[in-house]
Amino acid sequence: MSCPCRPLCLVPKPNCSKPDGPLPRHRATGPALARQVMALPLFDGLEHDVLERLMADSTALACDRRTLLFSAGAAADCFYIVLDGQVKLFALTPDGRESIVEVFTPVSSFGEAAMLSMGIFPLHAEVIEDATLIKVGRRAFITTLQSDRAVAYRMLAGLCRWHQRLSSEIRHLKEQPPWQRVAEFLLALTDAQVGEALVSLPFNKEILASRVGIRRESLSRVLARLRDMGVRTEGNSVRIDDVGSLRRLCAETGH
Amino acid sequence: MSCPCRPLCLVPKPNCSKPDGPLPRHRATGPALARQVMALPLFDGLEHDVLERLMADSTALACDRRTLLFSAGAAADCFYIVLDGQVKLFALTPDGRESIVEVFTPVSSFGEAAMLSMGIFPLHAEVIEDATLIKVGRRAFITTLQSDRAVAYRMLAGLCRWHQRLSSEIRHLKEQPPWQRVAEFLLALTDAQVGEALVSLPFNKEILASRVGIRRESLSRVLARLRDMGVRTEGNSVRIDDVGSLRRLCAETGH
DNA sequence: TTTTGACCCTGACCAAAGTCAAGGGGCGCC
DNA sequence: GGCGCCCCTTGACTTTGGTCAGGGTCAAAA
Repeated sequence: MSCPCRPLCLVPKPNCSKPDGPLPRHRATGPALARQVMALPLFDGLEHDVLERLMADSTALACDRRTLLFSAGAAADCFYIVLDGQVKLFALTPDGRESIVEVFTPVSSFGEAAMLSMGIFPLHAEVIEDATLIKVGRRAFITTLQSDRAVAYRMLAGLCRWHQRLSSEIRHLKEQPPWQRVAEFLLALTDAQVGEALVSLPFNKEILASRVGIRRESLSRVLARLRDMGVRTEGNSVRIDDVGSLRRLCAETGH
Repeated sequence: MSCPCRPLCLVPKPNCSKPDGPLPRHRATGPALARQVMALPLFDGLEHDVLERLMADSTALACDRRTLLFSAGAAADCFYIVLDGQVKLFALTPDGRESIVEVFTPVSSFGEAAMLSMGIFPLHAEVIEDATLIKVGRRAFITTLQSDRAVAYRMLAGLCRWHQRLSSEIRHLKEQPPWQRVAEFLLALTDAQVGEALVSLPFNKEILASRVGIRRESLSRVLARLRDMGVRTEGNSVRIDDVGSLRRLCAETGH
């Protein structure tokens, strides 16, 4: 199983434990930068040095609110990584109002598709909350892709893996009740297939709740119910009495 | 807006209307094959002739239930596209039982990641319902990627677009009530930004319900409630009285 | 013609999640 | 210590979606 908190916990290692603490206002420097960027879908599974070459002509930006990053129609010679703050992508409707297509929060990227295919941004992008961004230049990115053929394959492979992760998350959201999603989240934190397991939550309950798509009050109740199934929660450490039987419960379709 | 029924309706054109009818038992031939394959994430946005080159040494397979496609550890010199039937990916637990990691249904693909990166399948694959598959050979695929550099970029771009689609669907599932998801689905069927719009559902209500993650009874109720908001459904044709105001209702966060 | 089955709607009921409000425990700080 | 703050839990209540059962419409088959 892969690390279940991947999109949020910023730690690229599969044996993820806890994040470094509450999200700081990031300064794009050194290893912290690398770890966050390596956690992006686009870079899933790439080595650190490959990453450095890909991002050779990239720059870190500190942007204030209301900064316009690009307009629709502009040449897409870069894409962006959001380390902190928020950026909105929007279109202008015929009658002049703007319709927000997407809002990007840390840590995510946008504009890759435009840069890689059309070469033109189809939407406008504006910073809506003071942001720290990485602007990834096209040149080094592309030349690296060309120079080392395996990089492109591995990047494709990484995106395919992510695609499956997301698809399966969608299925779970649609056909599993919340308590099963919570249970599976916990199970994904351990390698054990049978017997007892001790895991620690990679972040606080508020975030865990939003991760599985419920409110934190509901999460409390779910954890209370799971206690009857041998899942003892205490602070952010959890003991699962019998991993095997819990897995079996989750595998059952429907209710 | 992109065609909202993309994963299911098999019609690659953005101005999607209806599928060709209930899913037939597919025979992998001619244009039908092409359209289905072009609807896959991996091939999103590629032209037909590029596709043909990529799949030059591919073969269509008709597999019976229980056919083992590959075992964990085998060389991954191909990947598979499921046109019909079902295939399970599973691992064997230390104690000999099998744990199903994923089940693939039409139309989807699996094994790309293994083929493109490691070259080894990490799991076992077995047909669990008589299936029509395309086995996409590695050689032609890779040589095409190499010969035409733009293809690789466009494939990467396509996967990035899909990634965003899936991410946004996940967000919707987690933070939007069902009626908003239904409304947004309907809105995505029209290009209109304001005024009246007439759209036709690309498939029956059963599938539409599962598409937005609710039961068909709930969908009926949702559509009944939407009637008060100026959404008149009749058969599979829908009239939206005021697209603008409906969009505004959906844009409101929460409640 | 009747029958059958696919598809859809509706009502009654129930279980579950959201909401609102209150409160407990841990912890740092004055 | 006393205070406030954060995180979490609990209870009461509301809302909503799932479930089950009934029934309507339509078209193709008998």
